[in-house]
Amino acid sequence: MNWTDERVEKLKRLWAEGLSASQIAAQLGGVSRNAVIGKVHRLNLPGRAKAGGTPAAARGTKRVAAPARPANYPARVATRTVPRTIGATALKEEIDLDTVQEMQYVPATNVVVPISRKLSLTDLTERTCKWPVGDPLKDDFHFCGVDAADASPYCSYHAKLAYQPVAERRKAAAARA
DNA sequence: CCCTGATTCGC
DNA sequence: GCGAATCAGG
Repeated sequence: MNWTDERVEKLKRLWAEGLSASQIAAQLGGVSRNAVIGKVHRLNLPGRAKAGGTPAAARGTKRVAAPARPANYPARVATRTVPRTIGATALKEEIDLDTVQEMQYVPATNVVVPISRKLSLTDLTERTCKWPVGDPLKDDFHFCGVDAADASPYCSYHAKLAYQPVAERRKAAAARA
């Protein structure tokens, strides 16, 4: 990947916003966090006050773990978790995601997604739908982001796609065997 | 072990 | 200029 003016601008903006190098790398795509850090140096951008510390921008907002990847989705390029998850909340999220993994996942390819707030990974919160949209390797990849009900990791629309009735799954399994 | 940025150095 | 390897730290 090459550092086009556009990508450099995005890098500058995200770095100024306080995103970590790995998060920026994930959003730019096709580069490692090392590449980002290296570029930051070469651009003589101001470094972080102290290494290893939490960036100011990330400290204020509650963030959640990234959703488990559906079986037919390619692996994400870089990081799959976001820092600053609050203790009890993090545990709750993990339980929810485990449940999701046991369910049969319906690919979103042949489905029309009605609305989307087009959130990137770092914009996800506890109450946003974490249904992935598009190819994680491409630039326009995002998450649904519509308000999710209660403890669900998905909005009501995507929850219906994610969770299939047990009877349905039994039928599918039987047909396969 | 997860993560963070910083630096070095072969390419 | 680029970025992987490495370092130093939380």
